[in-house]
Amino acid sequence: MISRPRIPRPTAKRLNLYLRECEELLAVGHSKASSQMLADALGLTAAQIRKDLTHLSVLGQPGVGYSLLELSQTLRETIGLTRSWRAVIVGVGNIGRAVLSYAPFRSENFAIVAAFDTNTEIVGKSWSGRVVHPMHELKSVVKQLRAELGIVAVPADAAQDVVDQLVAAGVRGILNFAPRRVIVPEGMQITSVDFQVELRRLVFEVVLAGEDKVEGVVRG
Amino acid sequence: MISRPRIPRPTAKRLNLYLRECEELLAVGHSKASSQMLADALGLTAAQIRKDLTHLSVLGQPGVGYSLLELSQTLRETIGLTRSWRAVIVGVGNIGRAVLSYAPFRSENFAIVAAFDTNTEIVGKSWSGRVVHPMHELKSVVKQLRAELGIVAVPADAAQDVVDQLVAAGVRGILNFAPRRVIVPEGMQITSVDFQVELRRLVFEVVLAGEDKVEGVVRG
DNA sequence: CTCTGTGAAGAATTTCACAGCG
DNA sequence: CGCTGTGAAATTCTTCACAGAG
Repeated sequence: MISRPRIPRPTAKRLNLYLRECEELLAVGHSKASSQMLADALGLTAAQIRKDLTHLSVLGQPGVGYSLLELSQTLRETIGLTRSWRAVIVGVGNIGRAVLSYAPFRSENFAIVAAFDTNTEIVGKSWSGRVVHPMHELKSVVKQLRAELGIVAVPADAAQDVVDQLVAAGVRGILNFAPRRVIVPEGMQITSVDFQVELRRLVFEVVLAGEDKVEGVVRG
Repeated sequence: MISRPRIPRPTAKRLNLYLRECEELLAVGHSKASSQMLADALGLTAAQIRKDLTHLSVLGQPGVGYSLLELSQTLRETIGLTRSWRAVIVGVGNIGRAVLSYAPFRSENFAIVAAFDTNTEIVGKSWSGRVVHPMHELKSVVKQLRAELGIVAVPADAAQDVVDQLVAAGVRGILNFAPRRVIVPEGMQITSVDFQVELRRLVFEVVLAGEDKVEGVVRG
């Protein structure tokens, strides 16, 4: 087995953006794209795109650019999207429902195979075709359906407890929507999407952009 | 007149995590925290925390640590959270509704002052206390309510058009939930939250972790 | 003691710039 | 030509390691 040279973290994060862009360009009928074209679309530099792509096994055609079909295919393989992934979701509140009915997931190799909640008014009902299980069934259902990913869409207070249960149930990665930092054991992957943090980041960007225009302002 | 030295981008992103952690620690009764304590909680190094905090005007107490009250206050000022921000949201579908009823926003200085949608079945009704306006009122309402932020929660196809309209209406920053790259003019701030990209990133992390059994810990 | 603040060192990442290919 | 692939340079970011404060 040939071990791929380590992909730098920043590159790994960008690969997904490249894939999204490739798929978009393919959808509108393009078949090739130069590094400059991708760079313009994504707000990066052409050199960076080329450097990033050297970590993959795609080669561009000098004078022409990259084959979008080949590039997107390689990206999907690299990222791990050529196999299917099963996820369970915990929390069927507002965010949980939005995720359950999120259209882009349906066309992917992602299947949300079960939903869980503590609310007895929700348990037993079905949302977007999935029956909501009570929490005590989490472990057995995860095992039985061989789910590998967990999606956490519960209030902040419950997040760590739910994460612990998912870890105990044997998932390999967690997508966390709860606005709280959670701790996972070594080897467990977690990606957090915190609306509040993102909104605050945006505000900070706006503030910083405002300072740049007004030179020499005192702060703090 | 002292101008604050530029805050490195990675530091700027982390400040929000520091703030979240400070508020959490305050909520559970702590009043001080050492850089090591924060580092452990956030999966970073103590040196990095201290270095980051030198960009602020807080001083830690040698032998003790940082005052959480002072630190959180300074962070809030730096980020721009000591003033209030008005936002409008476009798109009252699943994600839009989740955002409209997102509890953590309510306790903040964020006010979503108006909602917009193209769906005539939704327009005129109210969601979480906000009447849904038709799109053609966007500009006038943004102006009238002096909204500075726009939240985009529409399908991918409509994203760029909506962003253009928000820019034309005069917002200063945009939080984009649509799973598509959008282009904004120089000076306009945009932060994107793409569930699909995040899920794919998680999958990639799981795949990479499977290849080399090193990695993991805390994020988010 | 413990813990901060910080220059200096080290590592990682980005950009440059150009040879070489179609 | 136009565009890739890539060493080398430049830059940015992180970690080290230790003086100094309480």
